[in-house]
Amino acid sequence: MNQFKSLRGMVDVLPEQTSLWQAIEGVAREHFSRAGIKEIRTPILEATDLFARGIGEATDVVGKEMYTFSDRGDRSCTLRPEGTASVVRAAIENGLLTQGGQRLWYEGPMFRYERPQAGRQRQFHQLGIEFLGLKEPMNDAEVISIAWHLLNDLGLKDLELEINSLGTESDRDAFRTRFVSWLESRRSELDPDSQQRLKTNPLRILDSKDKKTKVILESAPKLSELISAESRHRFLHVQQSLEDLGIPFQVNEQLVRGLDYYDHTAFEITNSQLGAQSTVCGGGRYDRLVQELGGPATPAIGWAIGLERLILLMTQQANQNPLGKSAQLSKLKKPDLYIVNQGVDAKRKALVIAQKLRDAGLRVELDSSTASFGKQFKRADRSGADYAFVIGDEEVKTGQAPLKYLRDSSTKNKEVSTEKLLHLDDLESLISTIHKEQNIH
RNA sequence: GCGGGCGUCGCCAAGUGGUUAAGGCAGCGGCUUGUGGCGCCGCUAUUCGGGGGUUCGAAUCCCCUCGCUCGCCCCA
Repeated sequence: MNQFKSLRGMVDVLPEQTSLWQAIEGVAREHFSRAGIKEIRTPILEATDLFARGIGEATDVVGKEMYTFSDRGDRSCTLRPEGTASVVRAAIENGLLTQGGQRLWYEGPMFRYERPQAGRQRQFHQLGIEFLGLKEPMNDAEVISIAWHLLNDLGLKDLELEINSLGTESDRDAFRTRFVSWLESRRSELDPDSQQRLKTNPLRILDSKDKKTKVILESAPKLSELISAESRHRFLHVQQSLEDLGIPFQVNEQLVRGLDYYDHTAFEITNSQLGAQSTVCGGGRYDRLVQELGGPATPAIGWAIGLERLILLMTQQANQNPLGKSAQLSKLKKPDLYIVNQGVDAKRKALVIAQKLRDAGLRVELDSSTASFGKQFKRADRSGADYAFVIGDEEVKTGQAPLKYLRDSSTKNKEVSTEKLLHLDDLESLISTIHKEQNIH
């Protein structure tokens, strides 16, 4: 018996978790709508070249992590490894950029062929925003602020915001030359990975985790010292705005990020509880990407939140603090009413009543088993419903049925707790009774 | 791609060569033939991720394989 299993790194989100996903999405939508950010939905599959050009051939994402295959027309297609390139492509293709600044958000699955580990899957979900055609430092602060406040509103604790400025492309060219020649002379002291990067992507040596390399870097030339006055001024402006907003941050000169398209502001929001994959949100400014992808020169900035990591964190923090916001958002919605029913006529009636009550907006669970009343009450209790409505053949005969409150802790086992006899056909009074009692309890 | 740990019921688990593979949770049935939360009783793995080997005998030892997991790399 060979059971089917999901592919490696592809994870099912089960009903127990989906309510939390929905809650997060709801909070995020609200934040976006308040900030005038509109949703965009783009295809999951794109031409491979879009990512190769957009993200950069030398990056790990493009070099070894893409899900790429040929379709029946022999076109090279790739499941998107991130959202930005697709959004930019869609904006160019549909002429959005001729209509002034665009504030966009997206959410959906992304794919990277990597070895799964805590906080990392092959199919994962990102929620992100992209501001296109907005070049001011205040936009950088605004974009970061939206992420910060969203995460805080979700109840997350112990978040750290790190920012850095990568300057412009020419800033980095100037730096790279100095940096590489300085490191060349100490080549043998570097870890093998960094030695390799001297050729392929020297800037990434900056955030090497290797201890010895880190020590060497302390005395190496700093990017911050070599960027132009204009870039430096811009970065200070962003910092000033963050201070105005009361958002605590740390400047991390080591922060480089692995996607090629960033200029100026780069940032990450992290939490140490996540272990090795500590970044919940990452982003930055990308002023060259739109043009690189064939559009008009358009400055832009955005970020993405990894939803699985966010959920990991929220779940952890909800366990630590059951009264916190994260815990509240994680709670499953309970039914308002559970209909206990037995007998042929009663079941016919119960089905119809359940539907009518649902139409009226109540959350109703209907027992469809032939189990004993005792069994059904047990299920009613477990369902978390506050009320049980009891319909048997007797009730059908007399036209009256008891509505029973299940959450009265003062009544003991076997003792019949508060019941109210209600007319079966008078659903109005059933609904209003439930609403009324909900206010009392 | 590289390194460590682990794979026994839906979930958590005991078992480290010897007749029928503990237990707990959940599920189902009953005690209570129309009233739950507590309690009690019963049922639920011919089988220990899969394949091969060693052995009179393997969940337990060996080999291969698959998967999970943690870390490195990288990133959300």
